[in-house]
Amino acid sequence: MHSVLQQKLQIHSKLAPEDVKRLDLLSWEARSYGNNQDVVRQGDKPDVSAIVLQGMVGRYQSLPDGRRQYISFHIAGDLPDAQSLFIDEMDHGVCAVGRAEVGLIPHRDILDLFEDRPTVGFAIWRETLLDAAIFREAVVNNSARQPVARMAHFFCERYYRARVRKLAELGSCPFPLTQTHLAEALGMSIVTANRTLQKLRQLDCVDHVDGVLSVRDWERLAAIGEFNPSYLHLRAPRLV
Amino acid sequence: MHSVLQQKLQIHSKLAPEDVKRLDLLSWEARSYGNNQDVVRQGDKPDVSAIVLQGMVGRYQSLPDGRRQYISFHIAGDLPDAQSLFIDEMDHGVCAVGRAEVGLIPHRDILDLFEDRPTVGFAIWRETLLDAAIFREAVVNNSARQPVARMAHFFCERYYRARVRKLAELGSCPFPLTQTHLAEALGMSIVTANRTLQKLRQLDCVDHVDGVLSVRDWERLAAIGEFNPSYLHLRAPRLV
DNA sequence: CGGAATGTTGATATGCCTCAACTAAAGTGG
DNA sequence: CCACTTTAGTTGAGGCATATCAACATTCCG
Repeated sequence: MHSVLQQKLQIHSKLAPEDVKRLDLLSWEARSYGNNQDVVRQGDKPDVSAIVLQGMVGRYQSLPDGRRQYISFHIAGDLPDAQSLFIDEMDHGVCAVGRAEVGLIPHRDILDLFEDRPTVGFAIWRETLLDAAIFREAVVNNSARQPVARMAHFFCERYYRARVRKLAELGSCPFPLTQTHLAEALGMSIVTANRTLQKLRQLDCVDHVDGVLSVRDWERLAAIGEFNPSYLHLRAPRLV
Repeated sequence: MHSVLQQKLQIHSKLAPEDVKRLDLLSWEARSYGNNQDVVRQGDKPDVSAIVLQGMVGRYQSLPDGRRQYISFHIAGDLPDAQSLFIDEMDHGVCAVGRAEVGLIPHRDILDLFEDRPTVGFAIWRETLLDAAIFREAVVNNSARQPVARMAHFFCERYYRARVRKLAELGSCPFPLTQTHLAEALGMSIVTANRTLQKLRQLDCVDHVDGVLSVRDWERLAAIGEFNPSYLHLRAPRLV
């Protein structure tokens, strides 16, 4: 079923049965992407929006010297480029992190749905606003926190979001990043990312090996990362 | 007249005469704020949204140790807390930067307008998406650029946005920040902010004194800041 | 007039980046 | 199947840049 999208929206928005029905009628073209493969490129003017079906995708910007800055990561149910519904040109790229499966939904179909069912439009609007809240937090995290706290906060957010979406068992979740990804997301060098991760290991609160994030001591991790989940505006069922 | 809002939206969205008419019928309560005074606080659950009428407001987050991280700054016509239309609780604060005048519009009135005139809803949605694009760029800027480039980019954005909105004469615009604001926006210490500004002065491309940003050499400034305005999705009339 | 806020400068230390080397694992092709 | 390459993770060394601390000048404001 197509239920992944309506499940996602119902986490934060109340939908009428008719809304759900119409959502489930939305059709998409499913595509598979290999690690690091682009779903959309900076400068593209897509007429479809992507929904993550499996795996993880990342939004990033390429810098003049060839480096890359990751902006956010997305899991099944997320709409990593919903903004392209109303903003013509992509100001960043979206790529697969590990293997990922993505559905491409024509803008036309979504916009038509908004016309018939404004509530669905509001739900997706809310979705994009939650996205923006995550960006704001990333500004704060990458600007104001030291490496150890910064990485801890990053892991907290990831685990929390996976728990909300029931994509994580208790204490661990898939997180198919390399340490290079980590560094490029957190604005630190690879070496620092590596040593920061080692510090977190020694503090015995978290680990990240082979694409799996293991939370050993949630309370301590959240304290180190100064993590307050209120900006996510979503309640996680249980964390420890 | 209330035209400040419809002028703003028409920069990026096509509105029908009826849309404009209804927008101009929106009424707000105007309020004045002194420097640093809060318009909305983190944790608030406002039932109004703010529109900047005069001066500048900033969005910020308070950190556990008392420091502050600014996330963005807004000028006349901006809606610095439009997200509160669909997200109950404020995950950040909004405060005046210098003296500012703000209009408070009841959510109810805006939502009613969306129902009658969906196009207006889409225009404000687009507005919030442009906001998000600015956050993304801030993530990149504060994470990946060295102090000199970072501050240059910040000044570029500010000048560009002021020019788009015709709130800046050629070569300078009001920017009522202190160096402390600068530091807290760019994620650097006050001392570094001061010395970075001095470097930019010596490069003879920009200055910031007494709340006025003076662009002496736009091309050089944009080159130093690696500034590419495409993420703003708005064309500035003339910069030099 | 006095006190607070703002901008500026110097000195010091440390933490992060860069460079470099190496291991282990995974993927590739002959 | 094994040699070879590539990618990922790890460690050490060294230098520089940024944070911190401290002091002072200037302006603003009450």
